[in-house]
Amino acid sequence: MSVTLKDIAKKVGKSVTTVSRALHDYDDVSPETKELVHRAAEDMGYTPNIIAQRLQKQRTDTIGFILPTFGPRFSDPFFSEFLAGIGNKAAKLGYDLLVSTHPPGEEELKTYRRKVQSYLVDGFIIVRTRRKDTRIEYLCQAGFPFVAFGRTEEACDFPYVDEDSEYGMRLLAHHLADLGHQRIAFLAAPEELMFAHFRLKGFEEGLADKGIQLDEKMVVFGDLTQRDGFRQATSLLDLPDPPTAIAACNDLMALGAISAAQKRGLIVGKDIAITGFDNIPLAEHSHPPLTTIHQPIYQIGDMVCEMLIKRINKEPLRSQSVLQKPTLVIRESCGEKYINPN
Amino acid sequence: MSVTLKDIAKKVGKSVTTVSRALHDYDDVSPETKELVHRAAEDMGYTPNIIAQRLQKQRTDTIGFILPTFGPRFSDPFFSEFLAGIGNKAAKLGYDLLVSTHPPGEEELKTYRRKVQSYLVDGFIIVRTRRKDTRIEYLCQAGFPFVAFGRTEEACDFPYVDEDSEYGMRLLAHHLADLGHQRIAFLAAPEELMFAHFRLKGFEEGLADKGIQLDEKMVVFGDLTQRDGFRQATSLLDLPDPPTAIAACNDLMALGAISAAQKRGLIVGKDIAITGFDNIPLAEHSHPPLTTIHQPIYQIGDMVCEMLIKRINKEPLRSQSVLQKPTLVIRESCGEKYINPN
DNA sequence: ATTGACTCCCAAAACGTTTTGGAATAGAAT
DNA sequence: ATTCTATTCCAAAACGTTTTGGGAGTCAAT
Repeated sequence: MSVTLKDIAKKVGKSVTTVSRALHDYDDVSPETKELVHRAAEDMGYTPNIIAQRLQKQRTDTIGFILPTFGPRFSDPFFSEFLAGIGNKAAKLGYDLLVSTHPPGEEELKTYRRKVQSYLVDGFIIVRTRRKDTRIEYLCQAGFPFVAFGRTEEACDFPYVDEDSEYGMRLLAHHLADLGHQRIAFLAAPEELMFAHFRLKGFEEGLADKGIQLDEKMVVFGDLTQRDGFRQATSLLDLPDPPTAIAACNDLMALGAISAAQKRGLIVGKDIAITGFDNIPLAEHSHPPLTTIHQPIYQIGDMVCEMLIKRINKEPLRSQSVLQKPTLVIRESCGEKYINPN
Repeated sequence: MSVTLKDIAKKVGKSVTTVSRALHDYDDVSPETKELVHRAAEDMGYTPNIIAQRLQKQRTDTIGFILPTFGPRFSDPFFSEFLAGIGNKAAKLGYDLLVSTHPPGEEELKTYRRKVQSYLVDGFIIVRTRRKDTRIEYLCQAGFPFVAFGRTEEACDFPYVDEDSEYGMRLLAHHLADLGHQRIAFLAAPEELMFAHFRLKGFEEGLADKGIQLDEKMVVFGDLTQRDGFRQATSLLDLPDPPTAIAACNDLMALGAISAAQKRGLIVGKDIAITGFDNIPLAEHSHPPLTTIHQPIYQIGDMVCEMLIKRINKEPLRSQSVLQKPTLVIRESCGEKYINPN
C-alpha cells in the first residue's frame, strides 16, 4: 500500500536501521548516505507510519478533550472558542487533539478510563469542573497528566487555570449596588458546578459589602441556556415584588433574561438592569449591549493546552495554577443610575 | 507499566495466541480456558493497547474533522452543534474523533495530507465546502474516504449531505415579497463558499419569481460574523434610498443587522424586516425573534458521520447524497404586511 | 493399524518503527 | 605487527497485538 522504511532500504541497498537513522539525522550516518536516503524517501513519497512510531515510542502525542454535551441542541459558544484555543496551540506544538462528546454522568468516567488505559492520549484537558469531580479524582489517583479549566473541592492538588469568578461577581454586585439597585435577583446555575458556586458566593459577598442582603427568593437556578434564562427570568418578573436588577450566571442566560424583560415591555437599561458573565462575542451585539465580565476563553484554552504539554513532557510549570483577575465590561444593559420610581 | 497479553499468558500458563483468541471468543478455545483467561484479564485489569491493535489491523477506528477556524475570536454556534452531532454518533459506533483546527488556506491541505498518509484517521468529514475545494480534490484523487456537508463545483462525485439553500432562500424571498417589500437587500457571504453562492442565487431567483430584480447595490458581503453583519447592515442603511428588508446569509449576520437597525432607532418587524438562515438556538430568543430557515445541524452531523463510517466499512449507502428541503420559520422580525409609508 | 474428524492449542510472522549493542573497515599511532 | 580511534553500518530486539498454518491428542469408524 504505502511506502515503508523497508521499501526505502531495499531501494538504496542499506538496512532499515540506517535508513531510519539517516532520516533522523543521526551522526553515525555518512553525509552521502543521508543524501541518498533523503532523496529516495522524497521520490517514493515516504511518510512515517505514526501508529508504528507511537507503538514503539510508547506515547501518542495526542491530548484528550471530552466535551460535556447536554442533549442535541447543545451550543455554548464558550466551547467552540475554547476548543479553538487548545486546538491551535496543540497543532503548533505538534500534538493532535482527540475529542469526544459525552454527557456528564456515570458513563463519562468510563470514557476517560478507556482512553487512559489503552494509551490513546498522553494527557487530558478537563473543563467545567464540579465541586466533587470524579474525573479529577480518577486522574489524580491514576497519576495521569491533566490540566483543568476550573477548580474543585477535591483534596488532591493539580494544575489548573481559572478565572476568579468570585471576584468578578463581586465587581458586578458592586456595580449594581452603586447604581442604586436594592431589589436584586440572581440567575444562578447548578451548584455542583464549581464556577456556578463561586459566582453565587461572590455575588452574595459583593452585595453584603454594600450592606445588601441577597434575598433567597431572589435566587433562581437555570441550566445556563438562553432558553432557561428566559424562563427563570420570567418567573422572577412574576414575583409580587419583582427585582429591578438581574445578574445572570452567564451571558447566555442574561440574553434570555433580556428577552423576557422585553417581552414584558420593560426597557432594559432603564426599567431594569441585567448583567451577564463571560463576554461571549454575542454580548457585544445584543440589544442592548450586555454589561458583563470578560473572560478570555481562547487564551485560557491556549494556556491550559500549553501547561498540559509541559506537564506531559515533565517540564516544570511556571506556576502550578493560574487564577485570572477578570475585568468588568460596562455596556448598556444596566443604564445609568437607577432612580426608584416610587 | 501496564498489563499485556503476555502477562496474562504467563499467569495462566497458556500462549499469547490462546489468550488473544480466548478474549475474542474464538471457538477453538475451550470454555474452561476462556473462563480462566477472562478471569485473569479481569483480575489483572487488562485493557488492550489500542495502538498495537491499530498497527496490526491497519485501521484506526478514528475519523478526522478539521475545524476551519478564523482568528482567535472564533465562535460559530454552528460548529459546536455540528461537532456534537458527529461526536455522539461516532462514539456510539465505536469511533474516535480526531479534531484539528486550521484556518483555511495553503497550510490546510498539508494537515489533511499528513493525517491521511500517516494513517491517523480512516476517513474525513469535510465542512464548509468551497466552490473549488482543494481538500475534496485531494481526497478524491487519493481515493480516501470522506463525506462532506455541502456540495462543490469539482468534477468528482462523492457522498455529501446538504441543505437546499437555494430553495430555502427562495422561500425567504417569496415571504418578503409577499409582505409587500420592494427595496430588498441581501447580506451575502464570500462567494467562494458553496452555500453562500447558493443562497445568493436562490434569493435572486426567488425575487425574480415575484417580478423583483435584486439591485446589485443592495448586495453587500460580510464574513458571517455578527460584528460584520452589523457593519454591512449599517452601510446598507446609510444608502440614500435604504432597503425596507434585509435578508442575511446566516443568522449571526442577521442578528448583527438587527442591532444596526435598532441603533438607527428603527423598529425591526415594523420599520424594517430582517431574516436569517440556519435557525441557531439564539434566533429564537433574539429581540425580536428571528424569521429564518431551519437547518437541523445536529442531525446533519449525525447523518454525515454515519455515512462516513458506512463508507469506511464499504457498506452500501442508502443514497450517495442527501439534499434536505429546509423549512421556513416565521417569527417576528418581519412583522405583518409592510405598508409603504410614502 | 489406518484414516478421518474433531478439539484444543501454539510458534512464528506480521504490522512499521526505534534503539541497542556491536561489527567491520580504514587509517593513525605505537 | 599491534593497538587505538573514528567512521559507517547493521542484525536483532522491542513495542503489543492479530493471524496464519499447522501440531498434538483423542475418539470413532474403517
